[in-house]
Amino acid sequence: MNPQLINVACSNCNLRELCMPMGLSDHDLNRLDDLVAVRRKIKRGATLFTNGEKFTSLYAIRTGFFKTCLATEDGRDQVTGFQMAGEIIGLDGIVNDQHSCDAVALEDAEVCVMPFDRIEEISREVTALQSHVHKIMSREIVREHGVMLLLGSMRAEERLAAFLLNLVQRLHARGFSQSELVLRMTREEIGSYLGLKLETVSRTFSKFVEDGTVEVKQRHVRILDTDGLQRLVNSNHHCQ
Amino acid sequence: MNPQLINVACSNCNLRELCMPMGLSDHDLNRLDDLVAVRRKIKRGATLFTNGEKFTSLYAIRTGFFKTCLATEDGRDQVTGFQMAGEIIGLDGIVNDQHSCDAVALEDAEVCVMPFDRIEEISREVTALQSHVHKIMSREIVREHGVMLLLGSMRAEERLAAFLLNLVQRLHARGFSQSELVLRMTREEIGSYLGLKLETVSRTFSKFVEDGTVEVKQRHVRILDTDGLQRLVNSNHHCQ
DNA sequence: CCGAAGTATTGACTCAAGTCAACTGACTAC
DNA sequence: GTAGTCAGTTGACTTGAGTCAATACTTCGG
Repeated sequence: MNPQLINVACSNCNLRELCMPMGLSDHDLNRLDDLVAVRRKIKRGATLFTNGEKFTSLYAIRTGFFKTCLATEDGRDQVTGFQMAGEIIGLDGIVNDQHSCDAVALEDAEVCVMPFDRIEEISREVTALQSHVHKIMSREIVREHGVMLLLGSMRAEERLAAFLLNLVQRLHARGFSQSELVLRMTREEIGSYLGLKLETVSRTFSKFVEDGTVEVKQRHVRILDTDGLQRLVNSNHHCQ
Repeated sequence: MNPQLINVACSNCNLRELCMPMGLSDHDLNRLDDLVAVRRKIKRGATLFTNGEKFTSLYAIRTGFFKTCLATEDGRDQVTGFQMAGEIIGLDGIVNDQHSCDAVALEDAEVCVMPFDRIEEISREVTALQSHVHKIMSREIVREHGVMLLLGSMRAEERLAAFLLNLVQRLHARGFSQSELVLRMTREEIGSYLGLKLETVSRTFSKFVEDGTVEVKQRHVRILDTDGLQRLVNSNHHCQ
């Protein structure tokens, strides 16, 4: 067997616990190996897909880091999410058969291309895949609820604290440190995601450093007081 | 045939153009009639489901009006959406087999209860249903992207304008007026959804009335200048 | 090594929205 | 009817985040 193909198979992928085929039997897992048509490499700064582009596939991130963002004609620009290895990207395109946001690689990346008609076909036969696809979409809906809560009711410090905790938690699930992380995005991109200006993000980082909650050296962040951040998120300063 | 049953069937439902069976052939439509287990009536102020409750079913709204909201222990409360006839509610529950928000009826309502295992079962056989379920979930994801844009980058007037336009547009698709609507929710609930305080919502309504853009009499709203509202949404006052 | 472009920090000032409070108008129950 | 509650409006004042601007640090190419 071609070693390239061994590598492409979901059944051999080291992300299989996080990614698409979670919890499948060996038999179903083999069936799933037809899912990934090809791999695709995306250079830092390049787009995986853009708003308006025809939707054909979902993408499983193998390596790298993406942002998805919504740009309107009048110059508004909202980052709607940051995605890392093992996460699925492109769900926005299903409803209208065209993507409704841009997916930009924030570092060199590689994705598994999963043609959506093939996903639908296989998930008619493999109920575990069907269920998994539904869960992935539902998870994205719930995640966005959380972002709405953040944007609708949190103060700048609370937003940034929630953001950092969410990032380390996801990185930790991938085997990285619970307390140290390297930000792949600019202050402006963080701000866009959190509904803040880049200056406010910068100031809030400085505030955290002053308080001894985190250490920040450019994009390297070390969390010194996880509980402190957590308390900030849960505290609800306005105590309504 | 029992007249009650005729009524319950999707194939006879007057919302079938908007709801679950949208775009299905007659043959598939009959298959779909097994989808709805029962109907359920919910009194104004009562919940259809609550955060933490076991997830079993999706609900198609037949009549009435709902809000979904996220409440945290620390007293934050975020309305994540308003739903009307023909819309599907409960998607948040799929990922963890339990609901992650509350669905509250804002007026007496009736829903079709669709057990999710039955949805999955039928959508394995009826590809049009499978596709439709995927589209419904994707649509919700895209809707939430829009809310994130609103919460992350719009000013109070822009938010309220976008909100009103979205409401009339959805009501119009259901045969109601393009310019007149009755709000089913309080100023506070609007504010929660839009990330504003109720006083700001009230003031912004007053501003619109002053400008001659809308007429407001309590919860009755008549839009006098749709284009004006649209321009407000698209203008992006800060012109970055 | 240097200059340029992009990114980040910090300060001074502004302003949109929040807060607090008073008051009014609707609706409900008795 | 009318007392009581809830919802909505409006005013005066405060404040957190935005804006504008100066400066510093990083990275990259020539």
